[in-house]
Amino acid sequence: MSHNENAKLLPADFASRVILYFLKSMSVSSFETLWQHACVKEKGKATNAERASMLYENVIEESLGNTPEQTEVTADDDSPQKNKKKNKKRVVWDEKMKRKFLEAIELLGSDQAFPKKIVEVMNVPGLTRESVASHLQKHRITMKRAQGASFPSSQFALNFNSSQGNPETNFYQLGSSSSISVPSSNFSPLFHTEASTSRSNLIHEPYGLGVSSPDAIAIAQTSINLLDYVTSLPTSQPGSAQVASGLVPGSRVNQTYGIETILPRIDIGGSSSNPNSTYVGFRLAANGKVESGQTGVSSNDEKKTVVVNLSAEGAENESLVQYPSTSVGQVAQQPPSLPPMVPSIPHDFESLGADVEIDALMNMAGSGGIFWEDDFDDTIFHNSLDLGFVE
DNA sequence: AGTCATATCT
DNA sequence: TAGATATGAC
Repeated sequence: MSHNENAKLLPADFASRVILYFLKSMSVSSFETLWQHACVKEKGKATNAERASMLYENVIEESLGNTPEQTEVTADDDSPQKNKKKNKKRVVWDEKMKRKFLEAIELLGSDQAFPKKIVEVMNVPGLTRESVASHLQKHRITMKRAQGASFPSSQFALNFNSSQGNPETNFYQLGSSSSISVPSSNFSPLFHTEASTSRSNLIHEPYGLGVSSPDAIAIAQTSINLLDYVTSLPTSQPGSAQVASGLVPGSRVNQTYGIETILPRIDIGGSSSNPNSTYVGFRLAANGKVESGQTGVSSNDEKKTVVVNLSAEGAENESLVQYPSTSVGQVAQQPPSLPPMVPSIPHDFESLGADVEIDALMNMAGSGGIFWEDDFDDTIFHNSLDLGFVE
């Protein structure tokens, strides 16, 4: 995946090494192609090479062939300091400001805490009603989430508990970037989330075994069923920064608002420290929606995140879970080691088409929790049909 | 003026 | 890259 839409700037052996190429940012149709790729049936279909070629042509044409209307936006050096008079600075809500804000709300009462009044009570020079309104919006969202979190009422928690055993051990604690604590219990290997060490304020958060970019590329090159590959990975990787995880909700402490909920991500590839890597994946958002997206998209591109219109019934109330904080055994950090590529995995998924995999996804997320919107489902299905991936 | 969705910034 | 903040529509 690259920002570069000019084929001449790509490496000379590009065509011989790359099977799937996506232009950043990723279009919906490209995403659908990628999804199809993951849903390829291994049996009775085109060979890997044929399939790869098919996908390659499909995507490369779209990505390289048509140059989307060139962004002619940027040329605008029109006297930058002319109308700078009002020069509204971005408000930084530091601890002091937050405290004043919270005090104002407390004083006014939550039923009377409107932006205008809050501004008056806070008595901060230059603070605008708009800024307070924006902060109030965020505050309300945060409060709502914290309040909705109650263990173990959520569908996710129930599903997780029943399948994974003792909830007390079913999360990870990240003390610092040098160590990750993992429970010894088994986790569902259906999806693996990507480990991240960038959040220092974590209490516990579900972590998982990510598929690195090289692996993602390798997967594309061999046309291995992505789901098969992922399910073949070991469920834990002591010694690397990656540990296995299923769909495990967790939470962390936010300095201002207390506990906030973290839901797992289903990532494929990617590392912010590796400029050549990218991330394509799914994220189970706190609102219950499943989003797909990618990293590293420049601000001028069509948009950073492709949101797949999945939804969850009762997501507002059901998707938030709070787990008690518990420490579990530690695993020493060692140099990361990539999981082995498994060229052929005997697995039930070989008999599955896209529809069934979607069912599997639904089951993982909690019975009846997540479903595809019909139009997206249809789109995938028909595209898959056209390409001969499903019957 | 308040709220909301979303754009934009960090 | 996800969180913080700004913006504009209703």
